[in-house]
Amino acid sequence: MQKKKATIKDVAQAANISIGTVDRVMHNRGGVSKKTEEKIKRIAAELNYTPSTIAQALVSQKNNIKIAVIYPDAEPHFWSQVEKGIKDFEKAYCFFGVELVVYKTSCYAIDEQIKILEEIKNSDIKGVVTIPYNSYKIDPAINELVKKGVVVNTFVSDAPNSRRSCYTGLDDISAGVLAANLMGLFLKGQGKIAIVGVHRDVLCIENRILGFISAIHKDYPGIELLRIFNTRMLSDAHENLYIEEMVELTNHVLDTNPILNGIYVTNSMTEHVAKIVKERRKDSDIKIVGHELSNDINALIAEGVIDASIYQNQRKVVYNALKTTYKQITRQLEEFEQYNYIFPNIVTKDSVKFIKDIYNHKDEID
Amino acid sequence: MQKKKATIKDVAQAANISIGTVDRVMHNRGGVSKKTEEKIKRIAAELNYTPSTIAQALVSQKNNIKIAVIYPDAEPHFWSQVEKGIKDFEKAYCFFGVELVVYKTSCYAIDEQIKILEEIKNSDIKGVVTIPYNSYKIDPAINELVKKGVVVNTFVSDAPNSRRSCYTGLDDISAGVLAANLMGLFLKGQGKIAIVGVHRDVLCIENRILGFISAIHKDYPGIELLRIFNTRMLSDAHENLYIEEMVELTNHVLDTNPILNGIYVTNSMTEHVAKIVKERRKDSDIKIVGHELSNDINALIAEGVIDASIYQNQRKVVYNALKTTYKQITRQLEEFEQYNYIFPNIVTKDSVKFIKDIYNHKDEID
DNA sequence: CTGTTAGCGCATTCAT
DNA sequence: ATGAATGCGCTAACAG
Repeated sequence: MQKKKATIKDVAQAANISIGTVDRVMHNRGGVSKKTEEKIKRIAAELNYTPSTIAQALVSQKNNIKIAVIYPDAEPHFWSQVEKGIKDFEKAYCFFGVELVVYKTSCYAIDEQIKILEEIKNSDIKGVVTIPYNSYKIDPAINELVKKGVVVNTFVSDAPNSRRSCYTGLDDISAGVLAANLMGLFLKGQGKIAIVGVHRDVLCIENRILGFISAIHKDYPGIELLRIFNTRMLSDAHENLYIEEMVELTNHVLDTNPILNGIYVTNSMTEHVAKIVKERRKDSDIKIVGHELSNDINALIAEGVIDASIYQNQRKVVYNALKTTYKQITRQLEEFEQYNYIFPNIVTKDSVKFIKDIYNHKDEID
Repeated sequence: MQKKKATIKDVAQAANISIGTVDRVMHNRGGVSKKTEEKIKRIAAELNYTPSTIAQALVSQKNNIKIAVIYPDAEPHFWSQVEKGIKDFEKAYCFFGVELVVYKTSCYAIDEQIKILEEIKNSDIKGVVTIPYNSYKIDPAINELVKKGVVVNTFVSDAPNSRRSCYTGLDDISAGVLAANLMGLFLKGQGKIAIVGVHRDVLCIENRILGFISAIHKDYPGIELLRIFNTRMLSDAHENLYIEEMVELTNHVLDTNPILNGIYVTNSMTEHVAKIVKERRKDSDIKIVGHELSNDINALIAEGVIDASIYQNQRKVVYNALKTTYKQITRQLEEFEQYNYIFPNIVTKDSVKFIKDIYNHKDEID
């Protein structure tokens, strides 16, 4: 039974003055005599008084702090889940006067991203959350913002050499290692495999490949990595072109490798790779390990075409990134981690059913 | 750039009725004509109205609703994480006037549990969250409470034939299947295995065994299940006795089965089984699949002694169970799921490092 | 069935 | 320098 929390009224009563003056003292607004100030401070301390955050929030929901989110108009099922997370955050924090400014760029267009960051410099935006389209090219733009006092955080992929505060997302090198070990298990340590994926300009993709290769080489001598296949860098590709590239690439992989036992797909395009494998190699058993979930990926996992997917709940990732950003801006964090790694979920045939509609899978967000 | 959030007043104005009625509709309090109800719901949806949580919190500080949590003083690392979740919930919902009444019983003492449920009948407690120590013996006590208007929910294990509202936790049959498939992978489909675990009085254990056996029999003809070893039912065992039983049992298993390739441990006692295997069978490679995490389990996974653990974030489980209960009591839910299954995380050597200190692993709770 | 109103704890404006 | 009054959005109690 904890005693009820003291309110501003309690303090005022005990000090025998009005709540207005208490408020002035609590927020150092001045215009209070030295004597009463000390008295109030003493009594407030005695009563263990701290202003109610919810009441404060209720009053001050008009002053708004703006946070920008920048992400590409690319892999639709992936980014639509991010959108959900943005909505979640907006819903939870709109009462605290947070306003989000969302920028969607054409695919991974670096120039656009840099331009937006520069625009933000001349605005009243207090924080930025983004996925760097390139791990170093946007560093200067980030650093300038940071110098100006804007909190910049990365999510999904990082720009580790910039002066950003915090990265939220997978530890992609480890995710690659995990993928390799899954592949090793599925293949019982024997076979020929390929890596198929998008361009490696975004750091997370590069890191997954690094992790995967190193683990395969180190622990699976019986597995031969045939080649790494990447699509071209498509700065202003629209969705369809992007998918077409992937389809073409997969066909090429199958054409040129009659014997192939496993494919590691480095991002959410897994579904397009898997669909083609399913069609063209009906009878053979090519193990597929990929990333992320979507309604199609889930179905393919359930069917057994995709053997495992490493899933990071994007909804949670943005939400956490935004939350961290907000807290940094409002200085609610005394110290914060540079890396906020999210747990890499392994989703298999057995567990996929617990994520029925990926687009409405709120998971653990409150 | 979203326009300012709609308030209850906006909705009332647009619908041309009073805010009182809007409130009634929003919370399904009844006493509103079908026609106006529909109208208000439509307009609320149009305006994208959701009640301000902070305003709600501000109001409901005075009336406190009591929710009881009942759980056993058993597996300490498991239940201490549950405690964290209880604390989380208390912290998040104390502004809403929620008060938790925590009952800890000696181990899985059914009589005690029933007595507590009966006590609650004569109190002002509005909701109960508990793990049924037996899947049917406490049904009458639950049903009586429900009849009296108390919301009763289960977590971690269920009492499916009672009139409880909602179960939050793993789908344990599926978790058993998942464990079987992991075991199958690790053993490459070949070998002799045993199931080792606590008594099967709590339904979740029984279900895991069911799922495991059925999957092994169905999909792994090369794997032979030697036997299922269970500890005795220890109603009022204190921790040490409980562990001793498990240690003894594991030694017995190893003594009587010189050839053994895998062990499935049905609950969080995995660490005690694994420690003995590590000592006694230094050189042999017995694959171990278990449940839950703890600092010791994590270390054993990292070492490679335990190959995989199926983890349900207990902190999240209680939190969600309590949240559901609260919402039901306050009628914030029009309809709710009977089963609130949590995602079964597969934790392996590769991913265990992302849960550094299990006792402080808040994961995604806000 | 529906409308009206007090007040939750606080910040702010207006008086004094 | 200080007190009083208003209202943020909502719920609950009361009034019709």
